[in-house]
Amino acid sequence: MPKPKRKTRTPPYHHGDLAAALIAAAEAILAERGLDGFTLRECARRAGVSHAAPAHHFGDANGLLTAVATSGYERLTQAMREAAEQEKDRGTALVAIGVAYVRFALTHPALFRLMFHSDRLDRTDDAFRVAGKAAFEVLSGRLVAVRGHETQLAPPETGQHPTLLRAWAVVHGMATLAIEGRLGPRGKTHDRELLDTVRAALSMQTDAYRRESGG
Amino acid sequence: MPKPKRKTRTPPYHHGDLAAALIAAAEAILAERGLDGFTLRECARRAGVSHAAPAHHFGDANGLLTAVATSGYERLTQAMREAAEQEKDRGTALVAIGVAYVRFALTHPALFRLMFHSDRLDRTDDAFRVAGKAAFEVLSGRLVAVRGHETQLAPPETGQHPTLLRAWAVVHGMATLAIEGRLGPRGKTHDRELLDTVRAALSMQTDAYRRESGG
DNA sequence: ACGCTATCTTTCTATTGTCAAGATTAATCT
DNA sequence: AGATTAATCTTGACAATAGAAAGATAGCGT
Repeated sequence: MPKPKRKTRTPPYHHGDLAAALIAAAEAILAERGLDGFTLRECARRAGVSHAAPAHHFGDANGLLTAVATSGYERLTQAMREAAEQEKDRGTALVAIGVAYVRFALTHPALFRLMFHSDRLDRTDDAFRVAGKAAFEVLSGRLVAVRGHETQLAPPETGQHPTLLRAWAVVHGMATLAIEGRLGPRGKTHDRELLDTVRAALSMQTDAYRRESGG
Repeated sequence: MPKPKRKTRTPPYHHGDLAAALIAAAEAILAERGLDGFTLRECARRAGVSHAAPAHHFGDANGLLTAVATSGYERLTQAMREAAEQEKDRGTALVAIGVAYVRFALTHPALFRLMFHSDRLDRTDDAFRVAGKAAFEVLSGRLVAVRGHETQLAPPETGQHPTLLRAWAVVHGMATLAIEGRLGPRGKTHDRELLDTVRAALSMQTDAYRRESGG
């Protein structure tokens, strides 16, 4: 019979959606072996492709990692938005955002480390910058909502807004200290306690904001 | 003439204090090229020694990095202690410790990242654990002093003391966000503003502690 | 049908971390 | 002091990695 058109188990020369497959493989490696355990070749192997293939999509290894981080920021943004939307009150929304932030870090520690603590990211990459900015604006936007005064238009830069920075720092600090094992060995009950502490700290801050803005 | 005893410029087979030289070289590399730019061979090259020499002192590359991190923790501890001793009041001492913590991070960003955000450290290493614990105890000890009640004996574990964790998280969060460039491009005035924010945030916390413990 | 271009492979080079075995010096023990 | 032992350092090798170069293959528009 002539060569069958379908059912041919020979892997096609063209992958189809290699870029997505590589990002998925990279994330799997991050979860399994951590950030330092990532190698480009291993990534290509998992995608069933030669070691030089990724270069055509991402340039070099750091390019792929930047794409992974971008994807991470997008999901972090989504998680924070969803958490905020389930809260009616504006203050509790900010708290929920912080909890979602920490929960994301606890769930994807290696990815979180890549996103925030790696110097292998190409910060000039457009998609990366957009994604990072979007995540930040979920925070800053909600803070403006809590304070409820001035500058609805111009979203605040962090440097000029110590109030926002304070809230972000608490959340980010707890997240990183936890995933680096500085707060003792990880565990389900331990994680739950941490989230409670985040809630408490942010509630305190929210109250302080209200006092400040005279609410 | 017979072979001169001194003045021989041929490098001696034995280095003298290779361990210290390697740690110094490693720190220089960290400062110049960042954490991901570190290589063991480059380190050996700078110390004027063959590429396999470090193994005899530190086992492998991670062993050397662990030693570097240990040295970093010792200096961080010292910096925090000195900052605290220059303050009379207990509350301002805690603030000064936080400022010293952030200042250390801003001065040695790559080293700080190694100490807190790298998975290349051997956490079973005794010297490392001792140094890390000492740094933490500068914080926890001062917090107990501020609150001024119970458990002078048993220094608190972080998990059980949300108050301590909150203070640490703010400081650590600001430090990491700053050195990762999340707060905009670094600069002298920018750093100064950040330290002011740290001061303000910690003062707020300190006041809150006093209210809690009914001062 | 033809060429064009994106996609992927193969091959090559330089670098790295680690191991094994040998060379050299310092320390220790009589 | 002299010999033995231990510590220190070198040389050489190996597997793995990132990246560049050049060729193969397949989809796609004209």
